[in-house]
Amino acid sequence: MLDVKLLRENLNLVQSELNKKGGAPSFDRWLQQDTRARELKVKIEELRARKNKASEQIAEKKRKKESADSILEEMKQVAQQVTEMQSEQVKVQEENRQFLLTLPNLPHASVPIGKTEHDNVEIRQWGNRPSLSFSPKSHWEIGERLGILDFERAAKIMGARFVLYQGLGARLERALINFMLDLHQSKYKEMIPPYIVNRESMQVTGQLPKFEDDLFHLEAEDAFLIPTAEVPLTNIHRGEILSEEQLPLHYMAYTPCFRREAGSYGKDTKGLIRQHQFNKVELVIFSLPDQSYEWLERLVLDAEEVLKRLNLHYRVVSLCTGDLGFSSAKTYDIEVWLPGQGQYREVSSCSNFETFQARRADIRYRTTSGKTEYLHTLNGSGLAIGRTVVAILENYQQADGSVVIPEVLRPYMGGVERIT
RNA sequence: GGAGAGGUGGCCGAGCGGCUGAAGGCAGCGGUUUGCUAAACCGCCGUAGGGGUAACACUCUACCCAGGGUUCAAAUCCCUGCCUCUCCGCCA
Repeated sequence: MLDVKLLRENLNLVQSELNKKGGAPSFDRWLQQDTRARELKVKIEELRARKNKASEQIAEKKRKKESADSILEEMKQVAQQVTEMQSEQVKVQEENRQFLLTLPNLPHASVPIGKTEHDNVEIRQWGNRPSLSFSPKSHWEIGERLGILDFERAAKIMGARFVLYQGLGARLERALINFMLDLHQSKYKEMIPPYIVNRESMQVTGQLPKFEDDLFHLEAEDAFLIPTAEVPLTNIHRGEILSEEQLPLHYMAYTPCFRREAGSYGKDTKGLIRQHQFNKVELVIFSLPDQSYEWLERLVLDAEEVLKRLNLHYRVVSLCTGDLGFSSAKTYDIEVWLPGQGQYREVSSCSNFETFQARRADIRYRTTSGKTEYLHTLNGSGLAIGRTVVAILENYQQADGSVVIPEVLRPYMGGVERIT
């Protein structure tokens, strides 16, 4: 949620920033309603002050056993007025809140201006593409041939965009989860949160109210399967006031993630790239405002470290204004090289949300001088597991069709060096 | 799933429909006393929003789990939801 004061005092700035991100709505109605809401507030408070005074007088008279009928009569009318004004106030406030919830975050000054992913800016690269003496196969060909990925049977069990990991495939997935959690262990506190969350939690991180179609919904409970661990992790401190000394807080969690992928029919229909259910290790940071951009840089490095240890070539890009997510002020994507596809694919997305989520969640901290301020939230994948499996299969494939296991993973796979 | 109890300030814990933003205690802060510590004593001690001020002071409004309702007036009465606890049943 954006700062209402900023909207009131510098609407032009907000509009031009939103235009960078892809368009600003009309604020006419909101401005009108916001003014009305404030008028009503003042009037209601005045009437209430009168009511409270009168109440004391009535109590006084009753104690003295005097008649209070005249005041009582007047107060009945005042009470009536207050009730009417309040019902209008509630309506107006709710409408304004709903409008504010649909506004995306503003981009940070350092974010490159652009419209689509083609305008994203590469920040750096690491490592080299593997030199293969044969024409590389896609991970689904490799996986099916080795009997470690079974898309057909997963489709029988549930449908398209699901996979059944088998044998060493399942073991590789589990090895990666443990490897990543162990790698981040010294900096991030490990959590196992609920994988099902309520509406309020989804609203905080920005999935609701605008993107309900992307979520799996449980009708009976009016709850949702999490699309990322960001949701439960960020909501840990919802409604809390932390102390300045507690910050920053670093959390991580491995969770499955569930996404409807509505609107991406026909995209990446084959393989592990775009699944309805996938595994991910997520990193979340709660930071003091003036330190959050330093933490964003470190967060990206923490995610990159995974790929370095796996010796996988990747690049880091800074998303342009048009490609930024709804809640994000700045995002770096880490894209790993996939020989089988001949392209880079995102395995991690690291974002600073500044106060956007903290406002929705009402997460604040008390400064040493006693003031309460909104803190900044950040998160990043560290990493998406399924896509990392893709990268390993495609980068470590051999001419004979086998796949070599990266050295750092072998202890996690009972010493297995190669899948044949 | 069935039966019952309860949710009050950082914590414990009182609370009659009006004099309760809320007794009392603990913790915390300031001070007196003190060789130091401890103890004792005195004072202060919730949050948010508005007005006001150079800044204080001061003042108004809201908040006793959340949302509705009754009433001139609700922490207190009624309804719904959420959460916690106890007992029974079921169960990984």
